[in-house]
Amino acid sequence: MASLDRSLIAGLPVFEGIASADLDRMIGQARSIRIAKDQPVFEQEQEAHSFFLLLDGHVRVVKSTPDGHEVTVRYISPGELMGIASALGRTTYPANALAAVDCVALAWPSQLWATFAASYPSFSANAYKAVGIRLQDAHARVIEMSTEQVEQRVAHALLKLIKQSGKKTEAGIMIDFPISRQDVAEMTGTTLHTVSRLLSAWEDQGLVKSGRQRVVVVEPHRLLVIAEGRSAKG
Amino acid sequence: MASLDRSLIAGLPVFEGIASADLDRMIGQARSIRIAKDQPVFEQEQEAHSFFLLLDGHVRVVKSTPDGHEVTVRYISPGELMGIASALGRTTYPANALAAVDCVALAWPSQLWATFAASYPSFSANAYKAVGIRLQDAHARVIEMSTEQVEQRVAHALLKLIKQSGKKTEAGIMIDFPISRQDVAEMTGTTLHTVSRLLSAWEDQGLVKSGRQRVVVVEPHRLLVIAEGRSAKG
DNA sequence: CCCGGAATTTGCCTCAGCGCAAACAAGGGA
DNA sequence: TCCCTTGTTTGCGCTGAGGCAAATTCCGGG
Repeated sequence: MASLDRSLIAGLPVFEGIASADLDRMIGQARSIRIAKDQPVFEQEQEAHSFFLLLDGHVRVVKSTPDGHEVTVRYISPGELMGIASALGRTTYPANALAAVDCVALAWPSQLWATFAASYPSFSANAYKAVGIRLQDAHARVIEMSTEQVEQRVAHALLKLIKQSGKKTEAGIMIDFPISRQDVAEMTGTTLHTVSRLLSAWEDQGLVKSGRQRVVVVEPHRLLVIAEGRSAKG
Repeated sequence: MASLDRSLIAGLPVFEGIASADLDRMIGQARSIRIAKDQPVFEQEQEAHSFFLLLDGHVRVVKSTPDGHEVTVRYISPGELMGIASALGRTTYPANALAAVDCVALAWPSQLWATFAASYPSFSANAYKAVGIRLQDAHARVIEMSTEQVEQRVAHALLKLIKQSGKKTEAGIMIDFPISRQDVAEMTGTTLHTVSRLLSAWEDQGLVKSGRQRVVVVEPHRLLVIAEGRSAKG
């Protein structure tokens, strides 16, 4: 591993509380990989040979249903673990992971998970805390899907995206990777048509600016009003 | 603790791999409680003072939204842990838990969670495996909500319920606790009206038999056909 | 600079399922 | 036993949002 990466990695939440020497040992057992845009990091139902730490880029995690629907589970940002099937007691990956842009990651063989968990309790604790957060996110999403209308869900999705991967520009906050109407639809359980209609309407009202695989939120606050269901048409 | 309970408890998945002496130590630190029907076991946003192991009965876990909607997260059956906020890195309970019938449970003070996790690695591993399963369940539910129609979701919900808490009777498999149309609606993100209409229709077709707070599935197989979206009406 | 495929926009139609409201059981307690 | 509360059924109208299809725009490659 290049020492360049070393300093970046040490500060990550996943490694909080881990001794420097231990961290070096862990990193020493990783292999650095790059994944080209649109290429899979791992695939649903495949044997979970490795788990990963995303260093750079953005990864989209998608579940496919037998009848051909695709549901985006979440986007992974730099610093997050992914493919930790072992932590969930699985031997295969539960979803597809696709690089939304060119990515760099560290990969460890899955059998090291148990070793790490046993040798570095902080790591294990941090990882399980992350799983706990994902569980809460998933529940929040179930609640959204159960109680909110499409307009609110799409607004929430955009807010989550800019919070997680927003980049300030002169026009507003831009989602930092290519994202299509279809992608947003798969995050919110609707269709690209409906997303397109919503974005068009919002663009007319000056809430967002969007284009081909690109969304810029101009007025996050007004979008939040819609997300909370407090919009005019309430 | 009565030794009656002891033998029942020892066989539970949560305690798999734990030495008998350790188990006794753990049980020794628990306090046995009973919760009357419709009484809370714990409440959303409350300080998480304890975590629990349900010994007998059924508990409904519900999240309330600010705007007054209620979403049932899951039902807990005997042998399952509940209120394990600590495992998710929380200090308050994320939801309300209500006894669906009179219940018996063991309760441990939350601060013992860390102790148990440190002293009994198997317990910790089992507990986190359970969290992993819940995460997968939650994802499955998001996918259901995103891709299936109400009819399919309700069918799935009934199948899950009889699988988890079904009791064979001469008429079919009965859900082993009182459950209203409203409850089913809160599990599936619909309204009691729609659930009522569906159950009526299914009753006409001989698929189920239902009454006040009671559902008996007569033909699980045909219900599965509906759940999978392979029913006549496509 | 031009072309072809992919992404997006929109119009139009349809319908699943919700909201409202009223009538109707079915237990449990006095 | 009767009453009253709580749960259930059902009719009717409405609409959010999906399906289909066609037009349009955009970008990358040759």
